[in-house]
Amino acid sequence: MKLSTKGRYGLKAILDLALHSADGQITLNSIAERQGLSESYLEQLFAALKKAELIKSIRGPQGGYMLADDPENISVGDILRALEGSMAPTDCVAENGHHDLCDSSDRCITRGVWEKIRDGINNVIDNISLQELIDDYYRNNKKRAPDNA
Amino acid sequence: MKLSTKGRYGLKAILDLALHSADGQITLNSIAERQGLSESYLEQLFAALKKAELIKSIRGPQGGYMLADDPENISVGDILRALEGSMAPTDCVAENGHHDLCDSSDRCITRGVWEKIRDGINNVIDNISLQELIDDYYRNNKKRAPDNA
DNA sequence: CTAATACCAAGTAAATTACTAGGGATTACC
DNA sequence: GGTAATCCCTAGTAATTTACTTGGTATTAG
Repeated sequence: MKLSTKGRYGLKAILDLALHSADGQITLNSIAERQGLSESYLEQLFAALKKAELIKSIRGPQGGYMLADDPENISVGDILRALEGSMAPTDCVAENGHHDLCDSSDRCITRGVWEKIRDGINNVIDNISLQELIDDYYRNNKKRAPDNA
Repeated sequence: MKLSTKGRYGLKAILDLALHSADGQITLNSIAERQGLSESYLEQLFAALKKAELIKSIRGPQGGYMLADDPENISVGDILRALEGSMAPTDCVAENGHHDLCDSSDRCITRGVWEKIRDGINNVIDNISLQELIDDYYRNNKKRAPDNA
């Protein structure tokens, strides 16, 4: 029941993007360097974020990524689901369609538990916006200038 | 972010135990057959449940397992944590000790999110008792007799 | 034209999962 | 006291998943 590096790295990376993209697009390479992550691995994560329309990109020299919307309109839930697929604890209660019959064709006896866990998780992550993480960041790093963060 | 078969099979199995052990101990073999699970794999899961003192066992012929306490005193959280280790979404916020420095020695910027997810999950699973699952079961299976469940 | 960037697909090593195998220990029953 | 049913324990292993890397192509500013 652990998050994969997709969710962990991806949230860190998009937060880094949010903290640095006020003045326009920023490159994957700069995010990778600041966060100590592999650039080519981040490419895959950003492809998923872009597919979910959470970020936009500009190609060519001076190109880069930026948020597709204001940070208060992007939730941690949007981000994690884009990266992890679904945050449901079992496939049989995943939001995305194909949860073929849970068990031997009859309703799974523990299904209600998985649904409650899924809803509990979604309730948490859908109520944290990227803006809140930005605010938290500045609250915890008062002494550093934004461009140095 | 998916539960492993330990958690899924284990919860099913202990619920099966709870539903059938009113009259004393029942064998792993009978649980495995009813639930369509491997008996030898269940052995490992029951070893974990026993270590967590959620179940008791009697050895020898006519032996078997039974709950260590009344089902209203056993929570789904107790069961899942016994089986999965911790339900925290990352090691760095797991309840069990050793979460060595989250990141490059300074506080991880996304840690607050993982803590909230962890607390959200625990809040759900610690507030569902095995008794509630038993009640749910009978509510959904009114037509079947308890001994046939 | 060149170089910097995003974009894409496929391959791969390591780790984890989900078991199985092969026993041993205990004890009711005859 | 022998037998067989049961719990108990350790280690092995095949399959799957993860966490990347590799080796490109496409786009575009300068």
